[in-house]
Formats: sequence, C-alpha cells, structure tokens
Amino acid sequence: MNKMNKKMEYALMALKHISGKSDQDLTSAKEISEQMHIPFEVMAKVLQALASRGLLKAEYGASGGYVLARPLSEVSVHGLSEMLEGHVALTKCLGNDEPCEISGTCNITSPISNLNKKVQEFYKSVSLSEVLHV
Amino acid sequence: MNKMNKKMEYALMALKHISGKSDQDLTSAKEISEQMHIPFEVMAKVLQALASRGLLKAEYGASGGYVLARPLSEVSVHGLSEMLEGHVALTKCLGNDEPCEISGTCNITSPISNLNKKVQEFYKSVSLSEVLHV
DNA sequence: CAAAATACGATTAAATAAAACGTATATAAC
DNA sequence: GTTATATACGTTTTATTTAATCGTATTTTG
Repeated sequence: MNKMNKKMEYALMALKHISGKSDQDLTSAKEISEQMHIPFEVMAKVLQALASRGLLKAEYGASGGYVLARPLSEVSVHGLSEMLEGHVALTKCLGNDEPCEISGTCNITSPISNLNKKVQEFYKSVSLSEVLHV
Repeated sequence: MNKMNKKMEYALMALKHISGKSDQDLTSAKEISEQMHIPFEVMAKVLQALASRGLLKAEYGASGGYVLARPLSEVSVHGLSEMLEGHVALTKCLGNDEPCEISGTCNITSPISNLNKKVQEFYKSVSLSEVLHV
C-alpha cells in the first residue's frame, strides 16, 4: 500500500539537484547519476520523460544537458507521477482499460473510486517546491 | 506510485460485507471468498490479521466466523493498512531498519520524510466508515 | 571526424506480491 | 466420541511488477 517507486525518488533527487543551479547551468544525466550513485540509464530515462512532458528542457550534443522549463511551484506531486507513469490510480480497475475479473460481485466499486479521488486531490494539493523546499 | 494492494482491497470488501449484517450474524472466510470470488486462503489470512489486531472478533468451530469488534468510524485507512502490513511508509529508508545504500549522497532525505508525514496524516484523516459509506 | 550528450526500444534480472499448500487447533452437530 | 467445519499460521511456490541493463540512433560541440 502506498509506496513510492524508484523513478519518483530519482526524479525528486534530480529536480532538487537541478533547482539548485542557475538557468544557464546545464545538468547532464551523467552528472546526477554519478553524484547520487544512481544507475545512469535509469536516471537518463527519468530525465527524458520529464523533458518530453515539458518539465525540463533538453539540450543536445556535447556539453548538453537539462534545465528547468517550468517553476516547481506549478507542478504537484500528482503531476510529477503522471509524467513518469501516465495514468495513476489506486487500482487497475479504475484505469477502465481492464474491467477487472470480479467486477460483477465487487461490493466496493464506488468506495474505491471515491477514495481514489480523495487521494488524487491530496497529491494535487502538494507542490514540488513545497516538497523540495525550493 | 501509490497503488493499493490486494490485501487492502480484500479487507475493504470483507468489512463492507460484514458491516451489512447484524452483530449476531457471523461471517466465515468461506462465505466471503465464495461470494466475492477471492481465493479462500488469502481471504482467511486477511481476516485472521484483522482479528489479531482487534478489529474483528473470531469464533471458532463449525458455525464459527467473524464479527466486527470495533466500529468502523474509529479506524482510519492508515490504521487498516498498518493492521495488514505493519509499518507503512513511502520508502524503505523511512522504516529506519535498513539505512539505504545511497544515504550518504541522498539530497531528499528531509523532503521524503516530510512528505511521508503528510501522506500518513491524510490517510489517518479518512475513516473506514467514510470510505465504505457505513 | 571524434567525443559526449540526449532519445528510445527491447531485453534481462531482481524484488515484491499473490496464491497455494500443509498442518494444527477449536467447537458445534450428530 | 466422531465427524464436519471453522479459525490459525508457517512455509513454499508462482505470478506480477519493478528496476536495471543492453543496444543503437541522433544531435552537437570542438
């Protein structure tokens, strides 16, 4: 129940790291992965995901790297997890892609849906700048 | 990030089922597992866990079963997940049993701890009666 | 052109969760 | 008392999910 995954941890570490630098100072995936002792390939993918969703801006080529594209105060924890994982929900059946095998006899369809909504609202209410103290 | 596990789902289903009956009407693990199409052994363990933590009262023998021991308004979602999983936290490093391999270079120790506290407070604020509409 | 960076699909490995198995114990019905 | 049915609980196996690795392409600086 309710555990954070590595992608999320790595993303928070990277954002904390990047937000401590000036806008002209690019940060490479290698730089973060080495300083934080995180596998390079995994860190790179996390940064790519954040860049493709518009939170970071990527510069190609040698001496390239990433820089913040939006202020962290504008992005919530929920927003970040959506950038990394797409649709986020308490259970698979809420994603409506898979109808769930026991949906015919399930007696908590509505309760789960309501709780899910509450949880999402909570995570939407917490900004990244608040979490990271930046 | 933030997914509910099966134990939790099964527990909510069982509590919803049990709470719809009178205090004299015992509910067996078999009854719930068959009606909800949940593996009997798994359902049985969930009920045992809830009984050992005082949320349910167990009656032995033929015609035995479970009955609510405490009102659901007194127990939170956080409380329920603790009954099923013990210590609950966003990350393993917060459980302080395992010190985490990158703790020396981790730059989000305090942010994670603060976020974890907020999340726990949120889940403590939601009662089971509220979730289950009982 | 060579070096160093992002981009991204595919595969493999590790960790976790879920389910199944086996046995013991308690109690009601007969 | 014997049988049937229930809880109790530790162990093992299987399935699923997550994390990490591999391989290759593209871009840009020097």
